Amino acid sequence: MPKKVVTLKNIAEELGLSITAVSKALRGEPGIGRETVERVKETAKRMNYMPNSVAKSLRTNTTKTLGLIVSDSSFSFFTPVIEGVEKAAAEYGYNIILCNAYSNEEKEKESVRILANKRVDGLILAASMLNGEDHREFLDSFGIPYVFVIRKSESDQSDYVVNDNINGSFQMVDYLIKTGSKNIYFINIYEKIMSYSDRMVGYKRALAENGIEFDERFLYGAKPAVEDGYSAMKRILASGGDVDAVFCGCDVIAIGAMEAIIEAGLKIPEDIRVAGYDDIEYAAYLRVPLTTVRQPKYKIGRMGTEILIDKIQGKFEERQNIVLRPDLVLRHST
Amino acid sequence: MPKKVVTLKNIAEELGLSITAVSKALRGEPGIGRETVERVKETAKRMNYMPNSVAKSLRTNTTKTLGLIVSDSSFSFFTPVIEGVEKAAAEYGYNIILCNAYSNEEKEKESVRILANKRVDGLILAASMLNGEDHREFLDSFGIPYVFVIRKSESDQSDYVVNDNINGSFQMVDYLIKTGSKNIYFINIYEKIMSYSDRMVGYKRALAENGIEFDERFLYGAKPAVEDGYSAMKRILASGGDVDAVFCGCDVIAIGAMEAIIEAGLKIPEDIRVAGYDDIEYAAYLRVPLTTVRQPKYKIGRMGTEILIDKIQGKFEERQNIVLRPDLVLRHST
DNA sequence: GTGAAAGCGCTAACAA
DNA sequence: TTGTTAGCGCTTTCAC
Repeated sequence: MPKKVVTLKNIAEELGLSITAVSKALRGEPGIGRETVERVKETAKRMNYMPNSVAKSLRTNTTKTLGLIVSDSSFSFFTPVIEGVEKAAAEYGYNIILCNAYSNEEKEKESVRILANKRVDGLILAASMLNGEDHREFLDSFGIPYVFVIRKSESDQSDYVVNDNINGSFQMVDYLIKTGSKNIYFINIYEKIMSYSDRMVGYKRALAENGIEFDERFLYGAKPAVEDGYSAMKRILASGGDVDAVFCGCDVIAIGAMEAIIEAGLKIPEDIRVAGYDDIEYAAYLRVPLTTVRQPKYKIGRMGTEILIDKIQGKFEERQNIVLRPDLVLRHST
Repeated sequence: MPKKVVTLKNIAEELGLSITAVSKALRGEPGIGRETVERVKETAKRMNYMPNSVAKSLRTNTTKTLGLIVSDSSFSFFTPVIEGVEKAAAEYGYNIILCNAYSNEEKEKESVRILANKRVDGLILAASMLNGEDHREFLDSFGIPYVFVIRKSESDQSDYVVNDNINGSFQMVDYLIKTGSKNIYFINIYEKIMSYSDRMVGYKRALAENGIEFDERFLYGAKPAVEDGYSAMKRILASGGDVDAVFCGCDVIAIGAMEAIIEAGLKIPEDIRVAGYDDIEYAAYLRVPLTTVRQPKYKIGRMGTEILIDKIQGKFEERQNIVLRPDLVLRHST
């Protein structure tokens, strides 16, 4: 496809003007005659001129591009987050480069480096693994503003937008207790991430406030995958304990748990109530419509992006630590 | 964040070398002394040098960036496609800029323009609306190679990777008939897109080959949304016809259809069998595990990207029109 | 083995 | 109102 690409120079020559004049005319800068502007615009159109953003970026030192690093883009949970980011970015005239870090710290660091090399104007880290205090120096070393979404940094020294995991978890467990459950098992996500330990805090708090003693034997761990939820639930069932309800650290785990329960010939919610966290897209249409805690995923992506863009444009300097309240979504599984 | 960014020049000065020498050393070009290379690399590291891809792009006229335009990134169907594209791109050293076109032709065109301005090396159009013969000129006018995925262009003049919609549809309907259904309703996607009309072709062909007469009254239309599937199914039930099975143009429609059937107090598959198309992520865990036609979404994204990169790198010139065979996935809903 | 110079396409001071 | 000049950071001849 050997296309002759038109530049400002070509237009300038065609019109017997200077490159500067053409540039200014095209960008609507003041100081160029009305008529000239007309002629330039017309000629540009006729010649099928496409501004070269790369050259502009080099000159202005801004790319109008944001980097979005997602811990695992195959995880459908992120779809609305990405959507929110893309939408907000587009509205402000930015594009996003999407990178998948596969929940791998090294891969994520590499993505940051690549995006920094590409001179993105800012970075959105979705469920980042680089959330430790010790990652701050690494992230800051690029001199690029960044914001955490979904999963916050350990310190409040960085900007972030997340949902209130303690509160979400508390709401759910409190609801389960108030509606009659006592032996509430908890299959939490098995990772050393604050989001998940926070959910544990909420769980324990709800127990405490309702005068129910915490029992460590009710605790199980799983990775955020259907099979893992399935096998954890199998273990619970095999343990022979008297289980009223199972609160799952995420909807994906809940899906697996429901499978195991149904397979065992038990009924949801009559025999065992099941609850999740996240409210993924088809949570309402699962085996049994799932009661869950809704994270405002789209909004989190959106707000994070807006904050980042404000930062880039120097709108404000203060740290933005935003914690959105999640909603309880009651469906048939409880 | 006022960071002093290190350039080749800084390194050159630090070492008393020329910019050229440093550039060559860093890129491992021949013609620079072993020892010098060492020194340069070491200094670059020490000074925390980050190559400026923008400058490089301007000079070399390549950005190592691909544009991915998705007709609707909120539609979780695309998640695996995006994943496949991102993965393949990353493996070949490319990044992707993701744009959402909201199934809107004008928005999609605007995305193409923006991406062309950003000088992406190639374009991946996922379920594009610009697939008509009349869009060819527009797309070609940018001089950027592109490939269609999921939905092909009307002509074979463009590269594409899709699944065989006729065959997929045929397989499903043939299976439904062979396993006892006769009155097979079809809720197809209501859009003038070849993918969907192809599914109709498969439906009719299966009927014909099995000696069943085609009945127009069995045909319903819906948009790819749960509510639309739901209301279409309601209409079917209200029609009073004797329905053995419902083949849905996509899984999302099938979800809605299942809701309507269950709500009517009927059993799936005992009273009505339900089948979908796509095999979205949680199809196995829906109300009733869904029998469907699996499009190789990840693979389509991957192959499309590989073809595009080959094109960019001048590996081959021949048109690549790839039609992958979809698989029947039998689950409980039939 | 190394360096000087040109230039990718654009914007931004500063002149005219 | 328009043009001249410089330069963003890099790669690429071509000369030494």
